[in-house]
Amino acid sequence: MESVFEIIAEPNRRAILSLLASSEQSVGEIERQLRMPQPTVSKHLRVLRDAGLVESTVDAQRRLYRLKPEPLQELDAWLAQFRRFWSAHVDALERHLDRMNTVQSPPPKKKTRKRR
Amino acid sequence: MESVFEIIAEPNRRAILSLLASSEQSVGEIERQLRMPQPTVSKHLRVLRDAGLVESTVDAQRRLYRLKPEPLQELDAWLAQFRRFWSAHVDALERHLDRMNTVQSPPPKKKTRKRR
DNA sequence: CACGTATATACTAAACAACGTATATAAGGA
DNA sequence: TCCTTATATACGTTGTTTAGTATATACGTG
Repeated sequence: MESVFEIIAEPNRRAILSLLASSEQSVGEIERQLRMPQPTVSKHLRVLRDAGLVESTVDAQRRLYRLKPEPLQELDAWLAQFRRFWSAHVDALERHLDRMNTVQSPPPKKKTRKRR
Repeated sequence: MESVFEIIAEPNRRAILSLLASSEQSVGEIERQLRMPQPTVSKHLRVLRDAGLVESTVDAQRRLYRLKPEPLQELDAWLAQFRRFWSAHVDALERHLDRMNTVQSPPPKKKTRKRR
């Protein structure tokens, strides 16, 4: 689990990061707000901590976790090389966003091989 | 393999996307430039195609693949909530980092084993 | 049609990641 | 000290992903 890309591939970890983006939280608060079992929360926090995406301080028996967003800049930097595409193809992008907004679940990708 | 987050977790797939960001390529060209076995390339392209990140056209026996960057916008959108931590508010970020780096001030209650 | 090239897919094995459950560690309070 | 709360970790299991190898499909040319 080296890269930040793999770290954020996991939905629960993304949820934790989003939650911490608002403010620091204890493990129990994360557990309750995200409705995850406590070991699940702790294990994901461990991964996030090892990746440098969060850090914790001690408050009595609690651990308060807060975001350390620097590694996410790597993601931002990687994305940079593609940004020119979606400023150039605005209509295709808008169609795409329309699809994402109207359909909740992943788009029905029943596509057969496309040959032209 | 629903989300774009999982798709780009794989380093070879990121390499393919980066390569296609410059221009469209045939499978063989990808294979040679990235030094991957041909079935590996084809399989990753399959995943990328199913996710809507690339599309292909036929040129004789070749398939020319090109980038379809719209799904990456989802990534960009997710990242947006963290950008305030670094992009425009550099000094705020630096103060934030300073605060985090100085030390956790709370008086050492006991043997507060510091975990990081 | 036979052959070479280009690409896709089937199958298997190995690695890995996530989960549930149980237990360990640590702190606070009675 | 005993009990409760808070968090971390170990263990076993299961599902998913990847790589490797072999084979299939499709096209073009002689």
